[in-house]
Amino acid sequence: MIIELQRFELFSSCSETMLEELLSLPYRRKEYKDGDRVVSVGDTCDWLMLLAEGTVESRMGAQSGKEVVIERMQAPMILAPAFLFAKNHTIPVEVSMTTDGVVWYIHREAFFKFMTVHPEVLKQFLEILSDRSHFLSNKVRSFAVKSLRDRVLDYIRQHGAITNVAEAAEMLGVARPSLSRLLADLQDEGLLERTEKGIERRK
Amino acid sequence: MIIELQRFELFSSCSETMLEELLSLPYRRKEYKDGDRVVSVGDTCDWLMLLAEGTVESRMGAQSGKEVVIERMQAPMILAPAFLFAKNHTIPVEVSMTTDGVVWYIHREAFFKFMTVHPEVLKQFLEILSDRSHFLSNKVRSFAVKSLRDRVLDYIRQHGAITNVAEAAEMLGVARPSLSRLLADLQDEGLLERTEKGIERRK
DNA sequence: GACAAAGCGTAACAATTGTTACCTGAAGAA
DNA sequence: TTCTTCAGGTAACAATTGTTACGCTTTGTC
Repeated sequence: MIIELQRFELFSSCSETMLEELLSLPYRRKEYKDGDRVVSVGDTCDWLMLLAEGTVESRMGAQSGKEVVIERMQAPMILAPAFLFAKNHTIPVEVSMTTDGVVWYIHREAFFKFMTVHPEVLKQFLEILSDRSHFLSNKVRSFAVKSLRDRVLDYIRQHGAITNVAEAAEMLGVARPSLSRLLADLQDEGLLERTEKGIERRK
Repeated sequence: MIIELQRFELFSSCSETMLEELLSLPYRRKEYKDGDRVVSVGDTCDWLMLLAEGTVESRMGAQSGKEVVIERMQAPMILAPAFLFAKNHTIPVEVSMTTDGVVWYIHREAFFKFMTVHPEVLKQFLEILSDRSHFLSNKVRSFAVKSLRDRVLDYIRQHGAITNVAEAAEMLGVARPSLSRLLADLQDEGLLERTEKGIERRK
């Protein structure tokens, strides 16, 4: 159990003794199956959630029915760290397992006290929170000011190639046929090419 | 000076003695004129920035030239709190004064030590960081999954009315004529009406 | 009053993206 | 093999938004 925790960046500075101390505080451990929903929109967030095994996907939706995949993540990873200490503890995204997995829950107040006693952990946590803001800022820029073309090129830069058009379309926030059409155009223009890996940049 | 600081939620729990202690650490104070740029994209962020007087506007842009106003804020307000402790201290937005104003700078490490000694301040700061993530998540949802119609209605809900179409268009991320046209449609449909305050929800 | 500048409406047309529907080919399953 | 399912290409058309350009009204200045 301790070994599982040490794999988290958040606890990278922690000795075994410290982690034993942490686990003397209220915590839980839960197993999930592929497809299970871990967090629903509107859930309150009173526990630090540590994804110790498996992969998840987080989505945002609107009344219209349109949905976008914000992120696909794999363990070890903290889930929704940014909502643990917010005034309104409510989570604005839906998180579901995309494989079987395990999540640890550590109670907010317990974790807060642990941080006040261990500044290195606090620093890590602040860093993680801040990185989340960077991540979200980038998302805002993508969707608010970038053209779909640029988003597609960014996506390929980050992922190496598009191996599954439907999945990419979900992250890019467009309909699959629209992405398909644009990919064809970009190939015609010589910016992209189809290889064994999928569709990637033309060197 | 101390009185100026006490107006910040971040320091609401602090006694005068505590704030004197904070000001014994490295800090600076700078005055700005209307239109001055406080932060440019790519600036590194090593200081906690406290907007003590005035109003600012933050913008995001892309190579294409398209720009969006992310937020308009007034003192007292912490500027870019989310980038102070990030791995990459680089700020992804541009912040400019929209009136004359004053900004205080408190050095990161000094502030960090201050927080470790005063858990109430730490809690406030975590809350502020988390609220920023909420704010950004909402922006992502707005731009990624909501229709312009819904964004306009949200905007009016939040601001009461549209008093300046060009300014609203900058926040909504659309061209002014497009917004103008949509507002006309929404008035035809009876959802909005024009009053002395501007364009607002009907009854 | 004459003039310039802001702020806004609007029209015509272009570009982008959504929708729907259908087709094809590959991979498995029976 | 034959059938089914899945991933994806594509075409036709609709809806949304951008672009450009022009005109009108108000305001302030001289």
